[in-house]
Amino acid sequence: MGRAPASKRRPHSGPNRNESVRQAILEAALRLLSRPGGTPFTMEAIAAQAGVGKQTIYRWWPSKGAVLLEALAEAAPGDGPAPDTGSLRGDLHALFIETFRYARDPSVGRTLRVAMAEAQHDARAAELLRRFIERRRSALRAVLERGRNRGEASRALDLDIVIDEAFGLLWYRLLVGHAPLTRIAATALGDALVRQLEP
Amino acid sequence: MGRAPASKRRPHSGPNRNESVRQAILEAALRLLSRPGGTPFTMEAIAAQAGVGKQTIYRWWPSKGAVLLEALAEAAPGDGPAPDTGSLRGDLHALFIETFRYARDPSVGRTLRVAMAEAQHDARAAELLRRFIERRRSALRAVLERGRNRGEASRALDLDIVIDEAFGLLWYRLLVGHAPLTRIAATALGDALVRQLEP
Amino acid sequence: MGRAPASKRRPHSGPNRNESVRQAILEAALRLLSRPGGTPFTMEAIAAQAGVGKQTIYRWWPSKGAVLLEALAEAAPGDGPAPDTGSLRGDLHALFIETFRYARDPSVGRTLRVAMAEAQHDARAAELLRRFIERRRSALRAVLERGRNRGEASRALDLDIVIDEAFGLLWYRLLVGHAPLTRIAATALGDALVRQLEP
Amino acid sequence: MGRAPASKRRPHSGPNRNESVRQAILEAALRLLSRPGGTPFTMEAIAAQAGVGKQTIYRWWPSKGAVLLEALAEAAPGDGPAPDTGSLRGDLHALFIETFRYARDPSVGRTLRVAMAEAQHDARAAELLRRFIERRRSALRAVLERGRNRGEASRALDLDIVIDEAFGLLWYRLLVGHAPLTRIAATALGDALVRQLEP
DNA sequence: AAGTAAACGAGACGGTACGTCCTGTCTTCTT
DNA sequence: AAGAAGACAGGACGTACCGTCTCGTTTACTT
Repeated sequence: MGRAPASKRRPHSGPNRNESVRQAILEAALRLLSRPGGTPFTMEAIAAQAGVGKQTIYRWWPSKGAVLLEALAEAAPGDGPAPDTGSLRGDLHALFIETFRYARDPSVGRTLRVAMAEAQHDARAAELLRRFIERRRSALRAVLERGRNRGEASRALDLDIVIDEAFGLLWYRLLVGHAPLTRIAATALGDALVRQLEP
Repeated sequence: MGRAPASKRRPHSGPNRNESVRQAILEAALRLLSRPGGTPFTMEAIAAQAGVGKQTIYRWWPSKGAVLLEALAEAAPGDGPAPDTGSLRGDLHALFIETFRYARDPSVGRTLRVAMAEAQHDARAAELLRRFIERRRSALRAVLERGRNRGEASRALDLDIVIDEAFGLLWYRLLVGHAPLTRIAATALGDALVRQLEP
Repeated sequence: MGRAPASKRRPHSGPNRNESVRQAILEAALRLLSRPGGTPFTMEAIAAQAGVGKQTIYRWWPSKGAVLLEALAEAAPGDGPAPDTGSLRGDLHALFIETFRYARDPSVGRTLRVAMAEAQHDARAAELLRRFIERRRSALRAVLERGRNRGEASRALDLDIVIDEAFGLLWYRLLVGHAPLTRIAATALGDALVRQLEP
Repeated sequence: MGRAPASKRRPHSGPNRNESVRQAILEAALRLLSRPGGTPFTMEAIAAQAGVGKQTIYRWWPSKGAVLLEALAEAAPGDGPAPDTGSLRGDLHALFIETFRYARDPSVGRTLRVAMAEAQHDARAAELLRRFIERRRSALRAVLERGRNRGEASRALDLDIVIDEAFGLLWYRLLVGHAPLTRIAATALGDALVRQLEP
């Protein structure tokens, strides 16, 4: 099942790390998780999918969780500047709508869920997940601080609580699956936070 | 490692399901996760820990995730009546302080995290997890509705968003580990929700 | 390649060792070595050939060399009574002709050579090989002692030297391949030993 | 373990084969086998031991068996003139005592046994082994022919059988390990052959 | 003196086999 | 019939080597 065609021979890079091999492995990891059925996410499957020996993966990553998190970090939408619509409410709406839309994609959703599951028994993956998550938190923190500077948010509040409420809701729905990550939910979350931040 | 001492022989129950065997299995599952080191949480380990044949587990549960979630549901603090301190703020503080305290326990924390991880690749466990989580949500929902009835909370708000913010924060911190579930965090969360709910 | 047909389902034997599985493994080992081409003699090949999990082999044998030697011991021509033709010369001729004929078979030859090679880096296989070889030596020793009793051989000679000359020649030709194990060689060897043993 | 000290830098030889590299590889092969413990005899170990790239070995030898047999041929005691003590018995005693003494050395013994094992699955090594062995056979053949010329041995006998008896015994004891290659065995073997060769 | 070319140390690479761990099923014997 | 026990087919794990491939360096031999 699913070995890449032997025709696609990658050029060797001698004793230096082969960047195209690295790419192939990261793409293979994501491709496995984008497949609908119960494709098992195993090292052997990644290696076969990438047309690579297992040792080549182990040479550069300590675990499949680490591979996945690196792939995720590389594939995630750029950490461009936080949206600036002129109002805190508008910024939050824009940020959450976009973020929910991204996480709603079944392939992305499965990837994020497997990444989180891996992090629960793999300390290296957990560390990478924390780093991945921090980038997202920074974007929201920037929006909140801008709102504060515009006088739209109280200075007295602990922003970390607010941030954790927002991303907490996102991951909670993603992992438990009891409620969807709709656009309506995104705006409702934005409204809730605005109310909670009012000076 | 650590088969239970052979001295603790359980009485046989003949052709009827043996309740003490059921208890032993559930306790074994929790005991494995309460051990600090990287004790592997496997069916074989549960069976050995409980002093039970594997088939006996498979006879009654479809997967180790299901065992774990049944154990969790049984061990979790009773779903007694939601606290009633007379004010919404007081009720939320009481509920969150207690809930965070529970989840802060390393053994409980590990159990919850493994349960969540299992649910990501085990549909049966996921269903049980959803049920387990719903009981917690109900308790919070009761508190919020009581506050609403007392006029302390706006009637216009979607309580599910509020509930997901609260438990989302809890699980998010539990799973990612970027911030602790302190008593201070619990009260800050309560305060934030009160502000957001004000009519 | 070459998994055995799934149709040949073996009956389970519960918690007791399954004799038909043992047979299948031994036969698979010999079958692999009877194939002409460079079929690799690996644990995985044996398991696949026998339609067996690798663990089942490791449960009962410490190494592939041990599997092979057990198969060899079981398949080797019975340790029936040594030939008794009435004369030392006749007995030796009969014994060597039969033994050379057996070892001349390409399939047997390859098996013996691989067994000897395995024994060089596997102490367990070496021990089994020694035991296998001892049975052969006993047969020849019996013939020689009978000759001695009949007065056809000197009582002063160390029979172990004689035995090692005979089986040494056999293995040496088998392993080095510089000369064949013909019937003529067998009788020449018998004649040589008779001359050497004369009282 | 055991990369050669970087201080021992070999001079480069430009585009010509570097003789000191060749020596280093052959010595490394023998050194690995002279180590008591279960040092693995692998290409990688030889390369590391010699402080050489693997490709350098593959450039000049087809297999590790070939390396080993070249090393063996080079290190073996010179094929000087066969001993000449004046009598067949004396010559055989001298030759066998010396040969057994050489093979009795644990390091040499292990080397010979590994060489034989390699030859069983490596046609190139087998060919080299046959050549190595032929040199030994020639020495014995010379002694036997001299004895024949002196009238100490019958002209009617097939010397190849005699030679195979002698070296067969040597290799058989070496490979199986059921009996040692003592000085007493060497003289007993000489005596046996003399008796067998008597005109 | 500059340019060419092969040997060499190094090590990444695709791949095979290793020996171990665990899964979920099956069967026997015990209670 | 439930349960303890454990053999079994199978699949993935993480490691060790295999033999091949480049890369950059070193030196002898051109031109």
